[in-house]
Amino acid sequence: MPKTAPNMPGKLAESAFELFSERGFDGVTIDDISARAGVTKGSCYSHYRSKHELILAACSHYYRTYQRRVQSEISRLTDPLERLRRVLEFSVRSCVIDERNRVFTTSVFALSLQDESVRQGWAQFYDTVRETYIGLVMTAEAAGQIVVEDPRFTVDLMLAAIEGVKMRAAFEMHIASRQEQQSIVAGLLGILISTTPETLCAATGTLQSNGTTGSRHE
Amino acid sequence: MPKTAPNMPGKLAESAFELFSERGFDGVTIDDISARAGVTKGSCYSHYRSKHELILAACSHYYRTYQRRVQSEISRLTDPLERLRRVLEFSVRSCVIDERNRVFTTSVFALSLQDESVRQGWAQFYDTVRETYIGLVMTAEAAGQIVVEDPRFTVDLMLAAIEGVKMRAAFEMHIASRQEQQSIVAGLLGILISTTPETLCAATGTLQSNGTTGSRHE
DNA sequence: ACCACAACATACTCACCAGTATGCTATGGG
DNA sequence: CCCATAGCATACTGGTGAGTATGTTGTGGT
Repeated sequence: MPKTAPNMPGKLAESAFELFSERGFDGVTIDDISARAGVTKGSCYSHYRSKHELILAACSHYYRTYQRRVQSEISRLTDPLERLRRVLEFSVRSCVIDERNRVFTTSVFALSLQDESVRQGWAQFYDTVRETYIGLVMTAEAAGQIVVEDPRFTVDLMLAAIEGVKMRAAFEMHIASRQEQQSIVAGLLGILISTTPETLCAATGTLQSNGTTGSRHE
Repeated sequence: MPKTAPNMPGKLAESAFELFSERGFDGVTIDDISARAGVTKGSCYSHYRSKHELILAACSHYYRTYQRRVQSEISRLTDPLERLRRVLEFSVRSCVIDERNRVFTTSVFALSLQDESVRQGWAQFYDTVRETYIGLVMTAEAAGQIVVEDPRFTVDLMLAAIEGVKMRAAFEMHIASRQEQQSIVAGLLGILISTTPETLCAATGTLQSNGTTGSRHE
């Protein structure tokens, strides 16, 4: 079936991803994407019926690539805590260093607030990432290396922090220093190890003399 | 000087903000904004020279409003830790409940990756927020209510987590429950109180037998 | 009272770009 | 060897929306 170049759909998806990662969805035209893939608009439309389909394809490309990279990052490690740490380091590194990653994920996020199909794809991806982390944490716990009282809650909080670090990195370049990255990884591990809702509610509960929640007005 | 309606620039900025908060920057036209403000495109251009200027005005509107709300939230409180907690609650609440806030900030963030002036405005705003938090934390610490070893680092990490919580909230509605919100606030406080880079480097350093940083290849 | 001008409206231009219509080409099956 | 068709190119349409040109009105200053 391939007449000249093989796997043109994949090539188009990759080109789309690369361009979206530079200028966002609205800053890239079908002509741009087609040109980068070495074809023209007409043939692009013989593979994808709309720009929207191309966006979804670019997202899938990103999700696949990300998970592949994470796996290859830890495939040779066996020590559970080492694996966890390595994944954290990878996340921080890719968040902090790779500006394109930032542009792409931000665009996806912005679009997912408007587009249901994009939202679903991202939600599923995020879920996979979360489960990966939970698995790593629980393995490390089973090995007696760390103590985490509520893995799901704690991992969620840590994932939120990672997401936020990505935001900050766009505005504060100094984060890119190797030392700073290590501090961040250490901080993230600290969230995992020492934070649980129960202990904290207990620890800070002395303050809230009036009931469990502190909001009085509004 | 006002011929018919007073403070039309402000009204336009507010209209712009409201519409941007629903459909993002690209989903809103100058006609839309003008119509909501009760005028037409022509007169809009006699106040703002371009859509870009309107975007900046909408951002300023948001920054101003946000800070005003935070201040009014704690103006009647004197206990330092109570003030800190209240601000955290407000942040989580506005992140989690207010979808528009999410759409707007996400749009701003996406744009700031492309546009220098938008980026600068956001960076300045974020800086103000950070300083506010650092002030709250240090006051609480001076009062002997909490112990935070490295306020700047810790506040940064917690702010990152807040930003990330906003992301998650878009995909997981269950966060909106009052109880979940309290847990998140507790978790954020936990980040402040128990996380410092030094202690954590020390606590987890036993792992890294080879040097201070754990990355071997790459 | 009247003039100057700011605030507003109307009606355009122009560029951009998603999507389409149509035509060309080369490959693989018969 | 030939022809059907997938893969590709070219050239178009149509809608949209930012920005502009120009006309109208009401108000404040004198």
